[in-house]
This record gives sequence, structure tokens and C-alpha cells, in this order.
Amino acid sequence: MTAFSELFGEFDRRVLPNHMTDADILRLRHEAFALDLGAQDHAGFDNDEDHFVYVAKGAAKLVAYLSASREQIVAFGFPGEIIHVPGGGQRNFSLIALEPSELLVIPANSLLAASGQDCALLRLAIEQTMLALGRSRKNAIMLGTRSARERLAGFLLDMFERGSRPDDPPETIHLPMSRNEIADSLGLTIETVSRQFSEMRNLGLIETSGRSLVTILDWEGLAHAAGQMPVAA
Amino acid sequence: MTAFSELFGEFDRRVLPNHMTDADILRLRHEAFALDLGAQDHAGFDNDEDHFVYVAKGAAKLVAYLSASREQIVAFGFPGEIIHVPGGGQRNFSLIALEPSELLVIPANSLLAASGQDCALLRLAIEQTMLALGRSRKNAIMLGTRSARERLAGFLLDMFERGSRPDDPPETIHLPMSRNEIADSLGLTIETVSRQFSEMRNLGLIETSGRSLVTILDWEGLAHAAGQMPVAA
DNA sequence: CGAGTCCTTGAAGGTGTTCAAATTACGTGG
DNA sequence: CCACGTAATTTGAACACCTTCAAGGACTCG
Repeated sequence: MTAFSELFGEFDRRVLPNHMTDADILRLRHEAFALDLGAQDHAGFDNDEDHFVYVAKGAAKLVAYLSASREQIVAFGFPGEIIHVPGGGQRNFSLIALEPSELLVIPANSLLAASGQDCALLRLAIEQTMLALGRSRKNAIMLGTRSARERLAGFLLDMFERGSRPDDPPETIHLPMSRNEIADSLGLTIETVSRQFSEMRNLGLIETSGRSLVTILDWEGLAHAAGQMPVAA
Repeated sequence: MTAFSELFGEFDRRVLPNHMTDADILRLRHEAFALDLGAQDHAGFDNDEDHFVYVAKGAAKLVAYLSASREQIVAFGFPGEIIHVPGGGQRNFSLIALEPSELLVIPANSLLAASGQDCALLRLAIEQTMLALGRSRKNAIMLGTRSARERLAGFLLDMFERGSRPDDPPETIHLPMSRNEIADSLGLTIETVSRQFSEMRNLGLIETSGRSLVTILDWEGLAHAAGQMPVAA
């Protein structure tokens, strides 16, 4: 069993709906390809077309480049998630691995091409695109309305939801991205992020160990700091 | 010919692809409905489901409510455009008319339900969702990286692209939204928006007349103020 | 163990916010 | 058609938060 077969098999089990026809699965198998990236490698695939990227192992960031210094991280991808990578539109997007990663790349056209009569692949594509839209809007709301404290607290809670691994100690998470990358995703500077870490440490909300291990000590306090919306109608 | 027929006819001509089957068109016609809204009316439809809303006349905003005071406008919709309105997820979204508007509302399920063998409706849905995703990401990048000046300059240029009407004087646009709504969409306060208007007026970039008429005097200067990315590789 | 990078901390400054008040625009009724 | 009342906008001043610039310290990799 090749590496690709294993990878595609995992994708099939975890993402593809059960009722897919063999023809659809075979076509997808033919169009998709595996990508093994080292830390900071950027995924190089045909930039004219949209792609869906399934993250099997590791972690990745989708970056939009602006001026030389400032860049914005549009999305993170963790194992089991799918990132939508736009093709050559107006802006320059890149998918970059945060740590050694195994990815399965699926050209969007292979999902959009006519597929059987129940259009299972199209349905998969639209479902993933809508998920991406929801995440992007949530992100935009965060960037438009929240303070630095709220952003980092929300970020940490989000990372705990998405990034907990079987081998991590409970309540503890390994952040695969640097402070700089956290800053670029929250629309802040690295110094502000660092200061927020320190203050939240001093408040007894979290504990850190090394550069990337974070333990949540006070879940309620952290949720409060993230500025949860009251459940009013 | 009823108002709905006219509205749906326009939608058919301007949005639906030519090769749609009559069955698809009829089903869509059966599921879609017209909505006539006065200024500040909010579109009330079943909030559990996603909807696509075609704006025929007027203008609308898609708002996310957070705490009582702060809200974020996620998208504007102008004639000819389609807004994706998410259903009952975690957040509270509302579609609200900025001025008297005619909308055509299409429940997402009526596009997602199996449709013929070429899945024309599904294709339409995915195309619109991807457009919405692109706009949302562009918006997130703006909110994460741009200054107040850049945001308002970019906003005005965007409005000129999307909102020019046949009866407007050239170089001049009617903004259907208040300063408050501009602020809520740019992630700023109303005072900051007003100050930026004043400064851009003093710089000779724009001219304003009344509350909603804006004339661009210096296109190049405004584009520069918007912080155009140099076309470097 | 050493070198380099990443992270933290400090101090000063800028940009946008908040609070408050004056002014302008617009719809309504006379 | 003009005057008035209300709401939106503009402006001012003080302040808060985040950024910038700068330097010291810690972690990780080879």
C-alpha cells in the first residue's frame, strides 16, 4: 500500500459520504495527489485553479500577501480539516506548512466536473465551501470588533477545540505556529500577542511551557476574556 | 404579469445560465419568493436554513449582532448581486434593507436538492458561495491590515465600482448607508469615519453634498490612499 | 555547547476611541 | 414654500490601546 493509497483511504473514510459511486471515487483518486511538506514549505500547485486541501497530518496556514512587511493569515488547517485555496484571482494566496505535514490536494475542477446523477462530489464541494465561508465571516467579525485580549483568548479556545491531540496532556495544547503567525492571523503585532500571553499568564488564566505549550488553568475566565456573547435573543 | 414574474424573469436573464432545463427553472420558481422591504426593514424568513438573496432594486446589509452596542456588517448587497444569508448557526445574522428594496429569496435547499443530471442549480449555488467566500476573505484582510484612511478610501472605490447608477452624475455616487453603517462595515467608529471624510475632503480627494452624495475628484490620489498593492511578483 | 532565531519586556509615540457639544441636513406640518 | 423639530453628522479634547523602536533574555537546533 503506497503512501498515497493510505492518505486517500483516510480521506475517503473521514470525509467522503458513504453513498458515493465507485466511478466518482476512482475519478477523484485519479485527480487528487499527495503532498509532503516540511516546515515552512509552501504548497506549489497550479495557481490558476481553486483547490481543496485535506490536512492529514501536521498543520498549515493560508496566507494572503500584501505589502512586503504585512501579511494576513486567512485560515489555519489542522488534521481532518479541509482548506479552500483560491486560485489566481486578484490576490496572492499561498498555502504553507507550519510543521512537517501530509496533505491531499484536490483540484476544485475535479469536484465541479459533471459527476453522476446525484452530484455527490458537487455536494461535497459546496458543503466545504460553505464551511469555509462561515469560518471566514466569523474571522471577519473577530477582526472588526474584538480587542487584543478577546482575540487571543478566543484564539486559544479555538485552538483547543481544533488542535487537541491524543498524546497531549489534558488541558494542554501544542501550538504549531509562531507568535508572529498568531499575530498575522489576529491582525495584531507580535509584541502585542506576547504581552497578552504574559498578562493572561499573570491573571492565572493560562500557563505556558517553552514556546509552544499552553495549558488552560481557568476555562471560565478565558471564555469571559474572549467576550462571549450573552445568550440573549 | 405579476411583480413576482417580472422579478423572477430578471433573475433568470441576469443570473441563471442559459442551459437550465425547464424543470429546474420551474422548481426554482416555485420555491423562490419575492420580498418588498422598506428602509430598515429586516428580511424575515425561516432562520434555520441558508438563503440566497438576489437584490433587484435597492440595497441591503447583512449584519452580525454581537453585544448590544457593537455590530458588524458582513456584506452589502446592490442591484444585480446575490447575498448568501446563513441560517441558524451559532451567530445571529440579519438581512436588512438600507432603502426600499425588491429582493428575490431562494432557500438554499431548493438549489441543493437533486436537480437533473447536469446539476445546474448546484453549480449556481457553489459559484455564488465561492464568490461570497472571496469577498469575505478580502473583507477579513481589509479588517486585519488596513488603517482607517485606507479602509474608507477602499470602501469608496468599491462603492463606485458596485453602485454606479444610470441616473447618477458621472464620478458621483449616492451612498445608501449611513455613516454608522459604514463604520460598522469597516470596523471603525462613526466619529473616525466622519473625520476621514473631512480629511479626504480637505486633501481634495473627494467632495460631498448632503449626507449621501460623494464625488471623486482625484482618482489616483484615492487609489493611493487605499493602499494599492504594488504589482510586484 | 554555541549560534541564531524567537520571544519577552520597556518606553515613547501614534492612531483610533470615547465622551461631549455644536452644527448641518432632512422630513413634516403650517 | 418656509419654519421647525429631530436625527444624523461633524468637530473638539482627553484618553486608551495598540504599535513602533529598541534591547535583553530564552529556547531550539545543529
